[in-house]
Amino acid sequence: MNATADPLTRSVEDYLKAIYRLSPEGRFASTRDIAHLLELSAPSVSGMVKRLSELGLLEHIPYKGVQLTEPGRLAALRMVRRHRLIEAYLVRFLGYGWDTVHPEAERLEHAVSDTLVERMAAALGHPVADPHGDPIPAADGSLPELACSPLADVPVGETVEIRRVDESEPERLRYLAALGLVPGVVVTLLDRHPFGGPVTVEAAGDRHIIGAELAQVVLVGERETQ
Amino acid sequence: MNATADPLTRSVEDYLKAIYRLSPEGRFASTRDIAHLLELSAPSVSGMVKRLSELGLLEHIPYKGVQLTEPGRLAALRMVRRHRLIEAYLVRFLGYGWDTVHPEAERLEHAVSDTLVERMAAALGHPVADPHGDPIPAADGSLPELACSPLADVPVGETVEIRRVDESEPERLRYLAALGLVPGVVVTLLDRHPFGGPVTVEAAGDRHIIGAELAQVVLVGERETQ
DNA sequence: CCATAGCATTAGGCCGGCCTAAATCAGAGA
DNA sequence: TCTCTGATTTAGGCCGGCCTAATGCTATGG
Repeated sequence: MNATADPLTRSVEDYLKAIYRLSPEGRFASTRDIAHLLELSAPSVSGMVKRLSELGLLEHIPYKGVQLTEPGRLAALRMVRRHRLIEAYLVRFLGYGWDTVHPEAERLEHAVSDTLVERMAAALGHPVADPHGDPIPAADGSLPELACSPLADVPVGETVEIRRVDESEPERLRYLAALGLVPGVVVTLLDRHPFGGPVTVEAAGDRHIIGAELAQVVLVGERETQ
Repeated sequence: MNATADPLTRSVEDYLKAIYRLSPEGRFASTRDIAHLLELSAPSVSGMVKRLSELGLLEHIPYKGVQLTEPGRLAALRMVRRHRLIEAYLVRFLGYGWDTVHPEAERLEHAVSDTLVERMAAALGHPVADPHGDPIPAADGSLPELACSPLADVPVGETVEIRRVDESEPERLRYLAALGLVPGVVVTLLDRHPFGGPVTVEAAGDRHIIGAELAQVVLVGERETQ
């Protein structure tokens, strides 16, 4: 139970980020899932969890799981902010592609100062989303919510804007980029095949057939870019 | 004696950089000086030196000192390149001052990829010196030599160009910047007081009196900017 | 030529962060 | 209710990287 913060280690930062991802909205993250996400053994996670709960960064209910405390959540959001701003900066100013930027940001997020992060944010014009459309938490930890739903669920005939794309598969990102299906692009849903079949969309004059799985991870929202 | 390279740790990178600084031209760096520079205890250095010599990165003559091998020297120069390019980038594109940029670069140099470093270099137009005028080693480890001598030694009446300024004292950097005495600026030596006294210079129409100590760490060269 | 000062090294310990092996728990199904 | 399986935790160990205390070397100057 440590009220104030000595600087967190790289490892601790990674744990917090992982737990943040794995425990949305007051749910618990399991040791196993954390271990899997960080590619560590379960006992390593058990050990670190003990230390983090002593630091007051999370709450651990043995054999049940783990949940971030408010300080832990803020620390995690701080890392998410860094990561996404760094990604946005590298793509915009240093020629990175949205499919290759992740690992670089993963290392830099532990090394940059708050000052540098904020300068990058300023250089970018304080964006609210990274190149994949993932929302960037504000410096105070508030998270811009953007309403979106899977392309797979859009009714036939409707025109929507791509908002966000799952970033976990570089290969998939390359494919989507080749099709021009990136956040900000407006698409019209022309057709849907039954029983979880593919959808046909039109974007910038081109037609594309998108498999059901892919259409699940492309998130869209009301077209409202003015 | 490890022929090829697993990635070096942050600590190892810092040791190599320190030893590089402390052992110019085939001279030996002492345990004590390394410890002092890195703010570590002497036994810690002894221990690390043993490991680094087993890795083939340096040669250790007990009770005499330490010298980088060729692989060690290249690794050190790689870090120096990174550091100076990062400094140049942060000053040019992210609003850092030459007096504040050092600590940021000190952390980033361990985190950036070769790719990112080279992209920064390209964005800068492949500079040969950092904001303090320190030469940037090429990617192959070759170091651009730039001939320069202390402002203190310039004959009265001569006009020279500022090439390089010792970067170790932020306060001094701020003072020099306030006077406009930064690399690239052309100055004329108007007067020198005897017995190691101050010199008077003119730069951009202003006259400044520069103490002897300061005039030692401001390095100048032939004016040849065309 | 020897004493001593000062630097260097060895000895031994601590902490963060990881591991494997062994023990323990909880929940599902018989 | 009991058993078994899979997840979790505890036990114990290793390595990198640091420390202090104790020991050892070397070179200088008396």
